Amino acid sequence: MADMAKTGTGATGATEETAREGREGSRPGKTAYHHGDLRNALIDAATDLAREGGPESVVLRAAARRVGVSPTAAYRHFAGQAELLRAVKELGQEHLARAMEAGRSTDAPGPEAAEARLRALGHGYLSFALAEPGLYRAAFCRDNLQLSALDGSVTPDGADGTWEFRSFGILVEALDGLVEHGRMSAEQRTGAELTAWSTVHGLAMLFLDGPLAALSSEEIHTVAERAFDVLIAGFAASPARD
Amino acid sequence: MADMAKTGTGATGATEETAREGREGSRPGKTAYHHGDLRNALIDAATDLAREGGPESVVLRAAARRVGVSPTAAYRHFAGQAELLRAVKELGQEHLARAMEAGRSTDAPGPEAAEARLRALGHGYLSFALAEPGLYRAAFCRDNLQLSALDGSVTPDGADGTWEFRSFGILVEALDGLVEHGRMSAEQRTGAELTAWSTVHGLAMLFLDGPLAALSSEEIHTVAERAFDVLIAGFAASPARD
DNA sequence: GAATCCATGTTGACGCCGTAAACATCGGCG
DNA sequence: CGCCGATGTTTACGGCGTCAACATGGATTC
Repeated sequence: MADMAKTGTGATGATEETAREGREGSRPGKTAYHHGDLRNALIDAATDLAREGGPESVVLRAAARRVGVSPTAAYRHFAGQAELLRAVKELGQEHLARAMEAGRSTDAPGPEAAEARLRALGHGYLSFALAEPGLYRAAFCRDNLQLSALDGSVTPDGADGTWEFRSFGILVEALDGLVEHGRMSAEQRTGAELTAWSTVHGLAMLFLDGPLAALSSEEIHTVAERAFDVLIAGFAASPARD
Repeated sequence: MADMAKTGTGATGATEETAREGREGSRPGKTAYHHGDLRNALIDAATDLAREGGPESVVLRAAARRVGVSPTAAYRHFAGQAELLRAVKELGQEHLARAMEAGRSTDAPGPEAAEARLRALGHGYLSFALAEPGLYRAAFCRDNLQLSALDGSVTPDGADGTWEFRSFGILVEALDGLVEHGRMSAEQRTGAELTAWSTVHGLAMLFLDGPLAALSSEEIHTVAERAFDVLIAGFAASPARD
């Protein structure tokens, strides 16, 4: 019953300053059509919803309410709720990628630095997952978007084998760096991004819903450090003996 | 619109023979109250829903419909949809545990066997995730059950630090086996279950929603084998040098 | 054996959700 | 200047979770 009590009064929100890059210019002077930039306003509102309650809280009507617009107005900009959620998902992925990049010191030569970069990526990843659990979950929620609803401009996930998510590419670079600096053999390199990715993703899940929920942020990073140790030691080891 | 077209006519289903252990006896001769064993019938129906469409398809009304009972009848046995979903989740966890146990040859001495057991666990885990994606996802979905709704009999997840899930315990045993047989140092053992768990969990996620969705079952197990190589090599390596 | 009672199940209602169809409005373009 | 299409609103429908009030029938009690 007392599940979601409509948040009440103020339907005028949408002043969230969520630092989104302004695609589709529309200078502030122009009021454009009716709202100006409803699509992005809805995405922002929906993103906040995700931040507050994860992907299942990304409710089309609620987003419209926050923007102060009728529910069906959203249909002029999205095919439906699934597409709105997908937009949130992509935004979340972008935030994640930035969090990962934030931690690593881009340059610095030598194998030690290459290894440190990989670790920094992992910590950045986990920091984001812990700081923005709702958005993180949204970033990895299954998207129910029908293929028919995808216009040509959208890449339907791993259709070409790669991932649309930039974070994955960042990881790939770091692993290539390990190989360059002799910290990993070429044989071990195959599929290594999957192993590495799985580790941080799995850790994040265990922290968010699993048995580690009670751990403090520091403890979590300590545990993660241990996992990275295993991972990097495993990468450095000679290929399997069978 | 064409989302779920009610499955139509037959509301008499519930003949699913899903091999659940019969808690609460009630011999077949007794017709018991009205239905006989509505609670378990609902769980079975809900579990089938999960199998077909994942946790978000576990819809209370749909489960009731399948059992041929009015929607609100469920409230005599569950506090609400969240509790029904939780029951499905636990059942899914049990299936997962069984799938893990199925693969490993319980006995067989020696370090090689211990390592093989760990690998078998991983493959069993992934096999289940691939064979029953919906149920697997349900088994790990976030449960929104309010703490107030938990009666004393239910263990509220990692409240005591351990997990309610048997599968986790199975993994712990296997890792202890590695240590016994000298395949892993005691230092490395700390937190190893998290690393191992994360790996398979992360892999499963990548296979289910991620960039690996297109891979065949065989390819997946090959990739997993590689990940296990890294993991086991990492476990065997001496502790981190910093 | 009959009266009672509580566990079990039903009916009806409410507000929320996603979504479609029909209608309204306003800016830009001929 | 008048049209038109892009944008937003109103209305409506069915599904969902859930509550309150009611019905029923097996078990319990005298």
